[in-house]
Amino acid sequence: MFSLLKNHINSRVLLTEEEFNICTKFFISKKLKKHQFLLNEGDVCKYIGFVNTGCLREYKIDNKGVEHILQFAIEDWWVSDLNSFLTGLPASYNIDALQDSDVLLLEKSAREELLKNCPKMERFFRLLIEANHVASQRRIADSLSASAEERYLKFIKTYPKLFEQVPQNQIASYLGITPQSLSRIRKELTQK
Amino acid sequence: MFSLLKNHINSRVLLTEEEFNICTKFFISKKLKKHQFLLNEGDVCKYIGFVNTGCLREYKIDNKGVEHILQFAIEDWWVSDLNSFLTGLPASYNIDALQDSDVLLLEKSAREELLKNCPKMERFFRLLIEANHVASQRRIADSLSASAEERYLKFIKTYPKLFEQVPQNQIASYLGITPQSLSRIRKELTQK
DNA sequence: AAAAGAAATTACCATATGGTAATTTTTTTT
DNA sequence: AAAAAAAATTACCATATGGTAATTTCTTTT
Repeated sequence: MFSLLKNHINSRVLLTEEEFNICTKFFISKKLKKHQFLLNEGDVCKYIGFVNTGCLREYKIDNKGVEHILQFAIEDWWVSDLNSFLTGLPASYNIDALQDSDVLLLEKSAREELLKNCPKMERFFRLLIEANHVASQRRIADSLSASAEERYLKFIKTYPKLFEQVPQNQIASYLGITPQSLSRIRKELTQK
Repeated sequence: MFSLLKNHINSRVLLTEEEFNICTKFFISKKLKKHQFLLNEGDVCKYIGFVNTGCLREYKIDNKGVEHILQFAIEDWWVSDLNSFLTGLPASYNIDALQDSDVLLLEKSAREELLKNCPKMERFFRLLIEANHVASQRRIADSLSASAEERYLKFIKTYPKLFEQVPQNQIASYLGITPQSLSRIRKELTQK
């Protein structure tokens, strides 16, 4: 149940067996069915979640009813509306499961306790948000400079597992194009 | 010289007079002439900079030679290639001055000393990166869902000072459109 | 103040992507 | 296995934005 998380943390911060065991106490395990929500826009995000199996997505719905995906989270990734989680403000995004999924949830107060009991994890969470920041910068840069086709090819290269695991219409939403456009782009690529 | 920084920090973290004075010791003041570089892509980003006066920008140049602006920093804002600064890896972006500017620079080792001498600042820097993360998420969401015209109007609303201070072609670059397109959009807006 | 350089505007056509709708294929539910 | 639902594809036209180039306005340098 915690073996994936153990490797995940240990590849970033060195914890003793005992320290890691303390950390695990603060997580709650939860199974999500496909389409089940972990967070609704407007609610406060109570957890950050570590994905053990399956796949979730964080997205918003615009005023025309169209979904826009900010992030996928497959196994070995974290998911939350970090702003809402940290500030207690209502969430700007929804989070739901694209497939049946197992997640480990860390509540805000549990996280604070965890950090008290295992201060090394401060560093871990700093590294996490830094990695997130880097990825966001790159995605912004790509949205400014790359065509839909280029963004699609970069996506495949950067996230090969997501590419395999996630339906095309979801990838299109992540890339900021319609499923029809992505289908056309794919066709053009095969013809090259 | 430090009064702006003082208000900036105190609005986020409460420091005593003495604590703040300790912090100031770690900053280096630097004047930049318009067009002067603070960072070149490929170099390691040695500083994070707090802008006292003027305006800088963080940007990359794509393979066609076009500039794409990731961030502006006017007075009371921070600027750096955070990834490069934190990891020591070569920077992905350039930083230069759009106007003559005064900045306070904090070197990596100075920052570490500062944090040792004034641990309250840990919280400050965490809040800083969190705010950054929120802004990035919002910008990504906008790039997915909003038209160029909508992004322009949001920009004006969100950053009225930048709108006054920064040339249009730079704003266009930030929005991911050509200066000509922005000019056309502005014309259409006046006609509405 | 004059000259040079940079920024903004305008126009015309090109191209990428969107909207709508119909069809086919794949997946899920019964 | 059949039926229903969802996803992917295709096509046709519409629209937003880009590319190029010329002109005007504004800013900086001499």
